[in-house]
Amino acid sequence: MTPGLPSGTTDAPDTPATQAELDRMVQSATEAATFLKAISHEGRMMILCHLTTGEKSVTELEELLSARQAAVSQQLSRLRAEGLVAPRREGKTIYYRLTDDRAIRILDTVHDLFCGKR
Amino acid sequence: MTPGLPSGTTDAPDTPATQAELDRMVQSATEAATFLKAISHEGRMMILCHLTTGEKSVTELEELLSARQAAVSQQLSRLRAEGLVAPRREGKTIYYRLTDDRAIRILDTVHDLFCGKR
DNA sequence: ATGTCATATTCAAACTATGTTATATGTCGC
DNA sequence: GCGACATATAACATAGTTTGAATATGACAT
Repeated sequence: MTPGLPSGTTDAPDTPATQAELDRMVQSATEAATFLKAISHEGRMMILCHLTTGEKSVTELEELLSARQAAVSQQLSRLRAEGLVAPRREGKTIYYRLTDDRAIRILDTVHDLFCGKR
Repeated sequence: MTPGLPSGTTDAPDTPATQAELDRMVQSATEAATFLKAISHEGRMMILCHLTTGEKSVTELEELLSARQAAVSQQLSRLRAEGLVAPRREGKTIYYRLTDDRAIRILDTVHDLFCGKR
């Protein structure tokens, strides 16, 4: 077992890590992980992808994903909660759009990595 | 309007989706989601981040994460299973390194998004 | 062989996420 | 108001993930 945190940690080749830096890192890692979790789901990923080409109504998404109403609605609700999408009402139907630039950036990278391959 | 997207079937505003395309999309989304899930965890994210600056032994990682041996080892085992890292034995100690370019790319983007902010 | 260090694995408990069904809300037209 | 439609939420069961404790393995020195 590691005896607490011996300040005498003789650092290795490239371990610039001061405790303060490590703390900030944990912070960022937690944030990033939470964020990525929101995206790491087949259905939500598909929704986000479809939204990159413009607003879609819930019904449209249901069809695009071949998923049930409640499921899609819940997925949207999660994405909304994380601030990744926002709704706009127009009569009975509700249109969703992407609202987070970070999501767009990641999606872009992901698209590059998993959809352009070959 | 209709934000640029290649193929244009002559139907609705932006529903380029043929069934075949949707199928490929589900495929990619599933792959990508699986991949991202492996990364979407505070501990694993930290490990990957630390590895971007070079190989680290398990013990080093334990210290860097202030986490227990078994926990770190399990996180590594998950990352190994997904092919994101690989071990190299040197006597009693085992050094891990990043092995997946896609992971590196995503990490890079994530770093940009969550660690550069001010 | 034995002891010890570094790491991995197993297993069960605790927790988290998901889909489903049923029900609720909000909007429209009559 | 009522009925129909679009969407949201609740409640639940199921499935999957994470953790801790204990135990196992592998390498090295004696």
